[in-house]
Amino acid sequence: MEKYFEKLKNNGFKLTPRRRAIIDLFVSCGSHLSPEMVWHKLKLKFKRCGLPGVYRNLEALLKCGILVRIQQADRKKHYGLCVSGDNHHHHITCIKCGKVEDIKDCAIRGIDKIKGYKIVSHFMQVNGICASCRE
Amino acid sequence: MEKYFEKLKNNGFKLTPRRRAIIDLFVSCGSHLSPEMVWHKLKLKFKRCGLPGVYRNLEALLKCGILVRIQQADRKKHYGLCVSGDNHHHHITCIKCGKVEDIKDCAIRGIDKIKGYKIVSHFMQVNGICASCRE
DNA sequence: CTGTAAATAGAAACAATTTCTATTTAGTAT
DNA sequence: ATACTAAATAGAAATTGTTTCTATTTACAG
Ligand SMILES: [Mn+2]
Ligand SMILES: [Mn+2]
Ligand SMILES: [Zn+2]
Ligand SMILES: [Zn+2]
Repeated sequence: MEKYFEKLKNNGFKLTPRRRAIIDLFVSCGSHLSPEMVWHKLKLKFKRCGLPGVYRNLEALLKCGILVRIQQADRKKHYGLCVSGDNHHHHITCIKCGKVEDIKDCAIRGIDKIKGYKIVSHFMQVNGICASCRE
Repeated sequence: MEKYFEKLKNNGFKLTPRRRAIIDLFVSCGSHLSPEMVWHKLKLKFKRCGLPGVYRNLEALLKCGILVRIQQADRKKHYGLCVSGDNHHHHITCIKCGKVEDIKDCAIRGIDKIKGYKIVSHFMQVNGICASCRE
């Protein structure tokens, strides 16, 4: 918890009740959430709470390295707590419970060319069913 | 060209001027396009031409296996001609000219579990600069 | 040719996200 | 403690990308 507050400060962001609550939320649910899901949860705690603020805060937490952006097949944004910090990696998501875990091995990493292309960026997302959701 | 018309017929779709023009467009430009880009091109040929129709046709061509959906980091849909047909593969896209090529080797293929997860789906997209765009 | 289901344009609805404006607040400087 | 200021906020409105709806037109089988 403290380390997240540190990250906010180090990046010039203020520690507000909203941000505290959003971090809490991700820590306690342990899965990835869309801005709308975060908003619904926050509204239980704060009766005045705007969706644009949620979007801004999720981006702020992303900039601090507290959250990562999970790329899903739908057109929504998804964010999750990232344990591995800045090290390049990808994510595997459970389609039942939404849990997000790191995949450390990256097939692309280390390769600088495919088919003569100079590789600039890539992303990968794996979806599956985690051990506990399979019983 | 003929093979594409075959594919339409085999899937119960009619061969219309719009569809002919869309296929032409992808064959001649050799890169991936968003619905809006396709629409702009079509409007040069047909003075009455709706964007919803473009969306419907791109989905129709996708169902026939003529086009594939390219997953980009933006919130737009992108489609491209797919040479490899139904075989599982991913794509590398040139960020300069938009050209799309197949990546046959898939890091996930053959692996059925990562971190105890039963893998259900995955996607991967690589962006780079192709040999001719680098001179 | 004729009939019918599919394809179409254009308007409107929709969903996710972003921008704008006025008000409030966190953290710093007194 | 108090005042100050830049950052954070709510709520409304705008934007963007996509889908749905309705009436009209068209491809193509019979
Ligand atoms: Mn991670
Ligand atoms: Mn392909
Ligand atoms: Zn990687
Ligand atoms: Zn693959």
